[in-house]
Amino acid sequence: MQTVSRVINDGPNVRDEIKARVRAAIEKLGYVPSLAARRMAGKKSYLLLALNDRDRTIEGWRSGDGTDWVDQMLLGGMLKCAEHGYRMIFELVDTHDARVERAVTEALAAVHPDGVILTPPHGDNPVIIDLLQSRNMPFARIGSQAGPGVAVAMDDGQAASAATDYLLKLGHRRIGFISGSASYALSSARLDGYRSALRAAAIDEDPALVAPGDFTFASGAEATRVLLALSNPPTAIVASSDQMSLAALEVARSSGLEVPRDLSIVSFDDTPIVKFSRPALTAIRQPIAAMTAYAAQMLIETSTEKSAETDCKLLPFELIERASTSAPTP
Amino acid sequence: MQTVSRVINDGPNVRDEIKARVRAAIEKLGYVPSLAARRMAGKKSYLLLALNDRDRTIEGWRSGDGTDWVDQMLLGGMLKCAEHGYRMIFELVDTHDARVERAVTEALAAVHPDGVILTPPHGDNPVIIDLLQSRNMPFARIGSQAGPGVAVAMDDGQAASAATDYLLKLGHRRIGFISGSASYALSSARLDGYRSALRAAAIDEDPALVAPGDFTFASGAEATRVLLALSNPPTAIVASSDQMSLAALEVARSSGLEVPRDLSIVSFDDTPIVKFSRPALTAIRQPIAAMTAYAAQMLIETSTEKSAETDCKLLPFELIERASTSAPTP
DNA sequence: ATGAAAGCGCTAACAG
DNA sequence: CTGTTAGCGCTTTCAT
Repeated sequence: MQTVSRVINDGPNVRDEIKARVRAAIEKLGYVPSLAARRMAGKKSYLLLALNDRDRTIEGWRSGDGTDWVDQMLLGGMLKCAEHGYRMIFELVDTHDARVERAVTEALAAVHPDGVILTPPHGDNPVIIDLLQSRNMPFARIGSQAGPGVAVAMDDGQAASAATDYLLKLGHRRIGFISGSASYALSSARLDGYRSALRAAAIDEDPALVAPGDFTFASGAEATRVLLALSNPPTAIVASSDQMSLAALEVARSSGLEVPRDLSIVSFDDTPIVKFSRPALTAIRQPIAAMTAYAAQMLIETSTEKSAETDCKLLPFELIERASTSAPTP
Repeated sequence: MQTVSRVINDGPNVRDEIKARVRAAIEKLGYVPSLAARRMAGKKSYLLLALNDRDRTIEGWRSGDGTDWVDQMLLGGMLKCAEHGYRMIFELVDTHDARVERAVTEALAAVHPDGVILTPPHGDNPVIIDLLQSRNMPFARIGSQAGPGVAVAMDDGQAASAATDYLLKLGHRRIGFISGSASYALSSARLDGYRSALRAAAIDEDPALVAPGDFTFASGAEATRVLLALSNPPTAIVASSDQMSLAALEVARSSGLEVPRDLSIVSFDDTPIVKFSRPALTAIRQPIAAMTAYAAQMLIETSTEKSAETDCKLLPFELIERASTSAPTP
C-alpha cells in the first residue's frame, strides 16, 4: 500500500498505530527508498549540489599545499545533509569560462538538486545567479555578501579590521595590506576593513601600503617585495590568504628580515599549513564548515517548507594568535 | 522519438546521418538526460559510490592537520568519473560499528551505484566485501592487496623495503620501525617489507626495534619514546604514517636529539604537512589520486561491458628525499 | 533501421 | 483516514 509513502514522508492523515506498524516493518526489512525513484515522482530529490571553482580546486589538490577548503566544506555540508536524509554532490565549474552557463545547466539537468551551494567566487557570478533565479532553484552563497538568495559568510570587513586592529594595538603604525583577486567580493570587503581600522586609529592611509595579490603564493611574493622595497616599508603586513602570507614570510626571510621581530604577519583563512610554518602564523580563521552547514540547513528548510529564501547570515570568525606577530622593534 | 536514446547511449542500428542530426539537436538545446530517470529505466545509474572510514575522515577534517586523503581521492576519482559522464558520491561509514552492514545496505539502496570504491580499511572488511559480492555489486578496493574484486594499491611491502634500504645505504644499521593499525592489511605488508630489506642486507632483526602504532600522533610519540629508551637505540626510524613521523620528530627533539644528525626519519604517506615540518620529512608518497582514478576506470568499464571483475593492480610509489635523513653520525 | 508500448519505484491527486 | 489511479523521463523489448 502507498500509505508507506505517507509514513516515510511524514505526511498527515495516518493513524499513529499504522504509522508505528509501518515503521517497524521498514526497520525490519531494512527498506530504504530509492533516491532516483523519489526524485522521479516527487518534486524533491534529496540532493544538494555544491559548485566549486574548478581550476582553483584542482590546483589546490595537485599542489598538495594542504588547502582544506573542500574538506571543511564537506565536513559542514555532508554531515548536515546526512542529518536530514539528504546527500551532497559536488561539482567543479569554471567561473571564468564562457561555458559556465552551459556547465551549470547541465549539472542541474543531470542532478536535479533541491538546492545549490555556491562557493567563492561563484557566489558573485551574475551569470550563475541569474540562471538559478530564472529556474527558481534555491541557492545559498558562501563567503558572499548580502544579495539574492541565502548568503552566509563571515564578516570579512570586520575580520580585516580585527587583524589590522590587533597589529595596531601591538604598536604598529605602518601596516601593509596584500589584497585578493578582484573577482572575489570578499577581497574588497577585507580591504575596506583594513582601511576602516586605520581610520578609526586616526592613521592616514598610505596607498603605497596596499599591494594587489590574487591569493597565490607568487602574487604574495611579488606584493611583499614591492612593500618591502618602499623607502618607508611597513613593520607589519596583513595578507588576504595563507599562501600569500607564506610568501611574505619567505620573502621577508630572504631579505634578511626576521619574523616577527622585523616584520609581523597576519594571515587570512588559517588552512592547516600555517600552523606548521616557522614561525606559525597568526591568522583569521574562516568558519567554512559552519558556513556550509548553515547553507545546507537553509536549503533543506527551503525545500521542505516553502519558506523565505533571502537571508544574510554572518558567522563569527576567529583571530588565532600564533608566532608571526609581535610589537614592532623601534 | 526514442531513437534519441539510442544515439545517446551509442546504441547500434542508427544511421550516421540521423545520429549526427540528433547530436546537433541535443547540442543546440543543451539537453542533458536526467540521472534519476536513466537509473529508473535502465540498469546503469552513472554513479560510483566511494566509502570512507567515518571516524578517521571526520577526525582528519576536524583536526585541520592537512591530511589530504579525501582530496586526493576526489582528484583522481571525480575527474575520472567526469571523463565518462559518471559522478562520484561519497559516503562515510563506520567500519567498526556493528551496523556497517546496515549502513552500506542503505547507501546502496538509496544511491544504486554502478560500482563501489572501498578505501582503507573498508577494503579489508569481510562484512562489506561479502555484502557487495552477494548483491553482485562491482567494487574496487584501494590500498588493499589481491583478493576479491578489483584491488589497486601501491606495493606497500616494496615501499617499506625501499625506505629501509634507503636508510641502509645511508649507512644505518639499527633501524626502528613503527607499525600501523593491525586492522589495515597494509600495516603488515609494510612491516614485512621492512623485515625483508633487513634480511637482504644480512642484518639480524632485533624485535625490540619494531614498535606498534595506530597511525596517530599519540601512538607515534609513544612508540618513539620506547625505541629511544632502548639501551641500544636506533639511529633511524621508519614510521608508517606522517602523523607518527611528526611525533617521532617531536619526541626526538624534546629528547635532545637533532634530526637528521642524531636520528633519521622516513615517513609514509607524504601528506602536505611533512613538506612544511622542520626538517621536512623524507617520505614514501602514496599515489592516492592515481589509485582512485584506476579504481573508477575499472568500475566504469565493468558497468559498461560485462568484463572481468577481478584484478590486482600495483601502482608505483615514490620515495621523496627531503631533509629528515642523512648518514648516521658514528 | 526506426517507432510504439510497457514499466522502473516512487509520490500526487483524487476517490472512497 | 486509507486505497486507487496516473504519471515522472527515461530504457527496454517488441513490432514494423
